[in-house]
Amino acid sequence: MLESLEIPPTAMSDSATLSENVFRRIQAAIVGGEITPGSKISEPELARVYGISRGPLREAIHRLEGQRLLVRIPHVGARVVSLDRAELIELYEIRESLEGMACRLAAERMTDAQIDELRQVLETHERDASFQAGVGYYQQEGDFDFHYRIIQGSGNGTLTQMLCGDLYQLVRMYRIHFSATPNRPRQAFAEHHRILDAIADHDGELAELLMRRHIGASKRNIERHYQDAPHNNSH
Amino acid sequence: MLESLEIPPTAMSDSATLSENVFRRIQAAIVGGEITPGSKISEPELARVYGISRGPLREAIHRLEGQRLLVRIPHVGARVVSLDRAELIELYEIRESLEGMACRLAAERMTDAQIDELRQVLETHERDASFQAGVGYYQQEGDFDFHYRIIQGSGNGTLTQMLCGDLYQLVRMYRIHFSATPNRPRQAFAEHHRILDAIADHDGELAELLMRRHIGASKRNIERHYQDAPHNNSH
DNA sequence: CACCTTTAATGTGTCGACACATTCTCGGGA
DNA sequence: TCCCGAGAATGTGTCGACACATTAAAGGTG
Repeated sequence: MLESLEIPPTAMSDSATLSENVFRRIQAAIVGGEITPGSKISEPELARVYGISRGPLREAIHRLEGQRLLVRIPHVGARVVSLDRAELIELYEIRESLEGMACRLAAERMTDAQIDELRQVLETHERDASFQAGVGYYQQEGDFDFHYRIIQGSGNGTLTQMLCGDLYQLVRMYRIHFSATPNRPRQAFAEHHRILDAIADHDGELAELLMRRHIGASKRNIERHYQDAPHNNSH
Repeated sequence: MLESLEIPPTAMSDSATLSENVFRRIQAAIVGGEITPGSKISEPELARVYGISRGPLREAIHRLEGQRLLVRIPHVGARVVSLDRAELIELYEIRESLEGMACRLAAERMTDAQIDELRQVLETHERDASFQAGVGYYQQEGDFDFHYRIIQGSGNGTLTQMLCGDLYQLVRMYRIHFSATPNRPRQAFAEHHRILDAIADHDGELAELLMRRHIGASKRNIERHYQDAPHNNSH
């Protein structure tokens, strides 16, 4: 599936340690779908592909396991995660609770400058997506992601670490896999706008309610997706 | 601080891999306070103390970092976590949200048999603590912990993994550190009983509310503790 | 022909050693 | 005396190799 990408000699995200680099590259490969969910990971093969030893690769694998992108079994090996319907729903219920709380805190604490930036993020998305006519929205990463910004605006560092550091990539992975869901983006836009308004009014209670509904709607969208096309849980 | 515990040759928690063993032992040492919060971790020293190579030790350290019991800085090393007041409050706010949700789910889903077991846990605690006259409650671990059981009763595997797998030990560590707080245990008992009743009635809404209040009360207790004895954040 | 046993192949777990970065220590200068 | 820089010491990052467990393949048996 992969073959000798060795070192993209230019513009490789230099971060001092090999472990960190491989970690990011494998993470991107999983989230981007280049490695099939459920497929097994071979340490010697990956070490060869990325041109490094098994030591740092192992650390990267462990960090990926911590982010729930890999599932490891002792003496057997690691597989790329493949959430079934129930697990995905669980994940969204947790997001409902946690991001709802984050949104409340953000509404109470975000400065006007931060809110302006958040509005810009939303407008940028709107312009892009209007070009793409509704499909493929939502691929943004990090600072360009609406949810990401709100979480950071909560001011709760521990929460930010959990949502933006650990679970974020997993959520993003399934966002990308389900990106072909039609119609939903337009509705999501409207919901995002209402959330933004509530934050701008510093109305924490409303902001939390709207965020919970927003994620709940996404959850129902996932459920619909699964009952239309039955699950392909390879193993 | 530590010296040549080598191998407690009998009754050592055999779990196939060295990495797993060292992981648990260091975890217990941190949670139990045998290693001072904020102190630096030396890989060669720990490797010598536990009689293993740096390889598996390194994996254990990474897993501990994932559990937020260690904080690592590249090229510098790892330190035992030392939460300041603000971070502890953040942690309790997250617990409010997540365990509140878990408690609602548990009330909706737990079977009568599970509820009976939960009641037994509570009664066991009550008997023990009545002997100890209110101090040192709360040291129970795993299945013997009231909160732990409720989380598992939620039926949400992902949530259980997050709360019981990752954050649990961190919470337990500070429970133990603050175990000398007087009077609180008795109040906690009463709150636990009310939560149990709500679960027994399968009243999810009430159960969530009570759990949130319960954790909120613990949070205020922590705040009081900090303003009485100002923080000892070494480094 | 199917199933179990044995054997080979692959892969994970662990180790010891070396290169480089960081930190500590010591000596010189203002 | 205090600050700064050079060198030593410690520690982390990385590597290659070996032992053992697991898995796959081959062969024998009912």
